[in-house]
Amino acid sequence: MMEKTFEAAAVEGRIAARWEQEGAFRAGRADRADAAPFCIVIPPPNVTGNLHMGHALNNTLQDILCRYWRMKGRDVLWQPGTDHAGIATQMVVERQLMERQEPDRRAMGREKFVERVWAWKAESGGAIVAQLKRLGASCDWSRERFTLDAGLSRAVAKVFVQLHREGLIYKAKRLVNWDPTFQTAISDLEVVQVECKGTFKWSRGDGAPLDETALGKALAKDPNGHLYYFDYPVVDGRGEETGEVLTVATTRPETMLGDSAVAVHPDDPRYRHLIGHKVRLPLVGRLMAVVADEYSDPEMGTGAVKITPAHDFDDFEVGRRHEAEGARQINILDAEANISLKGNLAFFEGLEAADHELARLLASVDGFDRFEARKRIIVLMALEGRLQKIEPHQHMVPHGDRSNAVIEPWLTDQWYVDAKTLAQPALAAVRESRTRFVPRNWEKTYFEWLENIQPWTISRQLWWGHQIPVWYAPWGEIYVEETEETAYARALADGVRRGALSAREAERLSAEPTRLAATFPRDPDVLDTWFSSALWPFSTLGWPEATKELERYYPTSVLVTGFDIIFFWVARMMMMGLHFQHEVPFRDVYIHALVRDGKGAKMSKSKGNVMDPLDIIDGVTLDALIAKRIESIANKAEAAKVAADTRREFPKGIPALGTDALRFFLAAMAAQGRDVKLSLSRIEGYRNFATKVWNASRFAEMNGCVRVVGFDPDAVRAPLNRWILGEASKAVAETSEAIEAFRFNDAANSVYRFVWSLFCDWHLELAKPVLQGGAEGPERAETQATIAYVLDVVYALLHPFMPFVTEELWTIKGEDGPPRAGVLALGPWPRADFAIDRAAEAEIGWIIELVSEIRSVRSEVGVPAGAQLTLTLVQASSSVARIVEAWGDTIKRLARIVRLEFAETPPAGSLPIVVRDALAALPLGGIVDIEAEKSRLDKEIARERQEIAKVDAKLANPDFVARAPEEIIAEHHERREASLSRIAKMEAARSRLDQI
RNA sequence: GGGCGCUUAGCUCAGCGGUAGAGCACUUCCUUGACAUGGAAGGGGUCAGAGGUUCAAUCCCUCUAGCGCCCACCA
Repeated sequence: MMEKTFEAAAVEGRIAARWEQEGAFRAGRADRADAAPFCIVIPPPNVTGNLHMGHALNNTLQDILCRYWRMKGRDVLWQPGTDHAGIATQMVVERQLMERQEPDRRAMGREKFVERVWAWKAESGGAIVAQLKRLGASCDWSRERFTLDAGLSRAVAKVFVQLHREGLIYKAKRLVNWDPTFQTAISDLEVVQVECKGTFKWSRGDGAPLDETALGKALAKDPNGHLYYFDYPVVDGRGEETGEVLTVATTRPETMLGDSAVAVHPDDPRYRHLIGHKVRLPLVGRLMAVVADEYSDPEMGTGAVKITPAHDFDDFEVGRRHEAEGARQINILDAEANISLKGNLAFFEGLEAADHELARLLASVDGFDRFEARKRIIVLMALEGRLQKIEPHQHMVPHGDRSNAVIEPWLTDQWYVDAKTLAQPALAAVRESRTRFVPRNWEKTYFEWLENIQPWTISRQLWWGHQIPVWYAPWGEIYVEETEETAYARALADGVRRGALSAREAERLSAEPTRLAATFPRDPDVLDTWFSSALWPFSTLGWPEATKELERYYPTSVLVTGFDIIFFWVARMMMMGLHFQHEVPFRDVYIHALVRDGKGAKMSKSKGNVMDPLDIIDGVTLDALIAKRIESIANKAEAAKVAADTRREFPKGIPALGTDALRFFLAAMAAQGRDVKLSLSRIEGYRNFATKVWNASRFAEMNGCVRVVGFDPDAVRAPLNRWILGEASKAVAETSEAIEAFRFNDAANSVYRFVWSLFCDWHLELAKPVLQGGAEGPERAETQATIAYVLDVVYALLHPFMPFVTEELWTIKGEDGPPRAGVLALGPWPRADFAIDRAAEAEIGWIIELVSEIRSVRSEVGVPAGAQLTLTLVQASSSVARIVEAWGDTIKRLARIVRLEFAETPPAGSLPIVVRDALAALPLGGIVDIEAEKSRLDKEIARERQEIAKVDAKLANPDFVARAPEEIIAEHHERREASLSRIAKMEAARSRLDQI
């Protein structure tokens, strides 16, 4: 005897173990050797990661696809794995060192630190994988990969070396986005623009001196968001100030130390006379040219812009154009400090005014953080009388996406990928639809980015990651090799050939690893995490080995991911896949949206509105939920607010709703192009759906609905059974089609409707008299067998969405009837090819309408639920009579009728029931409120009349009749006739009521 | 400044050229032998606004308003 409800918590683990034991998710199963492959590579979550709603959505959708195709008989490989996530992971471990008050990574040294990270990974890096398993993700877990695995690392090295030899990877000294917190370069994509606007105001014209304390406070609050106007004095040919000043505006006063020119627009009448003249840089004293450059926008600031090539991307370009006029890169940054002159004036080398006074001034900004230096420069400028005014100014300030620190453009040596060259095949592949985006409109975003792509900065000044395979020799040569051994060998041989080393020296060196390493130091940088991710579709399949997996599963079938990583990941996989495999990495890219909180806000820890998928699955108490949410909120007032909001939103915490309900919710809400807003009530609704399926199965069990050997759905006779098999067929077709087109919500809804609204609400209800009416017979046996069969269809159809409850039910049902082996997860997918029996459809449809109509009349007119009613069929046609005879018991039971009669005229005082062409009557005389019935009829009649008016208006339109397709016109006529006949019947009844 | 998307029932969202749908919430009724995590019935929508195309527009086009996201180097 089955339990009354499905207990997800008790079952999920057991079911997962069965799949595992069965090897159900293994790719390349022997029984599928001849099957077509279907492959998805998982977007590898960070090893540091914790399952969030985005993962839940992403993996549910992938799992639906994998389970569907697996049931359809394909050889499915869902390739799992995790990403080493350079910055994120290094951060976690560094923080851990700090918390435990252990020496920091610098003190620890590179080797020990990296060891430490590996230890951390071994200990707690697998959490995310366990969490994915909880979701039911049917990955081939035996093939799990990690981006820093030996194999994948080899792939990375090989790719680096080859691209370098092809000139597609190079080292260059350029401005990069420097993250001062992590002390590393980052790529353009890791920079986010944040709008800043300050409030501080000051003007020299007011006469008040600059209040240093107020300035300090304002800057502490809003370090950015101000525009500062500086006066740069114009000098004549002899270096004498002419008395004229050129005013420049800047948001970054501290960079003025690195100014090397001022640019004005060539056509700007205000400044044309100054072009070619010089100005003196205050504080520093350096003379700089006023250059003409169209970059300068007369509308912006003062129209004259200071040029600081080493600290601004635009200025860098301007500097290049005007190098001859003295615009050069003057680096004021130091890698160790954010801004630091470190007491040496090396960078002023050759400058005109490096006198003692200057040294004193500069010493006052030396070694300070950028924002402190900024303040000091402002004050110095004010003291010199060169600060004209300060205004609040709204502008975008670049921040590191992980550190949230203000990014500093900084001139350094870094490694770059020539993305522009690699982008061309990636663009062509999508233009030619060799890879298609779903929804299609993301292609535009993809094109836009790739068409304007910049060189990709791939070196990171971190320790956790793939170290760049480049070795430097004392003679200036570099050796780019896949392994240390080959690099040293080549370096030594080359050294000998060049005469830099004697053969004997080379031999001695090669025997001493320490000296070797010291002589040919390896590039200390590691590669951007996304560099290895870009290889994921083929590195996980064994490349650079020519494995059979690579042969079989590449290109993969589809990639499922969020729009936020189209640039980071999708585009780069396209580039690398095409370059190294000469074939796209995936045929389709399905892009899904974001999961938001109930109000539509983006979930974030700092907002305290995140929802842990496992809390929905397993349930969580209010207190635990609050504790989790306020954990990372430092501000007490804010934490209290989050707690109060949470208490209001989830007064009782969250009940355990199970994985299946969460998954079904995510699928049902995954309409293309729209974000998913979390709705607990909706998830509860789907938990109820699982219960419904459970209870339908329980009903089957209680009514002897056991699977029958050799049950042939095509041989079924009873209209009721033929009807539901036809409907099942339609549902299977709809669901399959929707899944294959990535319309997950349509697929989910189609299953939902079939199971609940058709099978449970009608088929099982209509079958009750047969099952429970007492008479054994072929019809009962057939109905029992059909129900058992349809339930199997239901389990299969629903399995991709709700794998646990369906696998459990399938197993339970396997205990009776013909034995079956294996697991539901391996299929088969149900048939969708039963003939639709129109006659059965009409018959069942009529019964459904009749019962609904009777119920409706009863309810609206207020017939007491227990009233014993007779239904009279008026002038019944022979076919109506036959159907009514056949379904008498059912009608009685479902519509609560005690007697069925036939008559030529409706009994006095009866209420009409109009079903298609048939008229029935409920003789209610005394029991009913006549006035209520009159108004019900009036309402019905009015509704029909309105309908007719609409149809008539169309039919009266000659253009409509002339131009609309015939079947549309015919349909309108039919509708009109049907309405007229209903009106006639109801009006007749209405007039009879009037006589009472 | 470019690009993309959204605006449909109280809420959250489907639909998308030919009779407006779902879940939740709401109202009324029902503890009948699958299921109260249930059943039955019902109320509720000028499909943001204005034009246009069409025999026909919630759906296609244009504009307007509001909201959101992405990209962009503007002092």
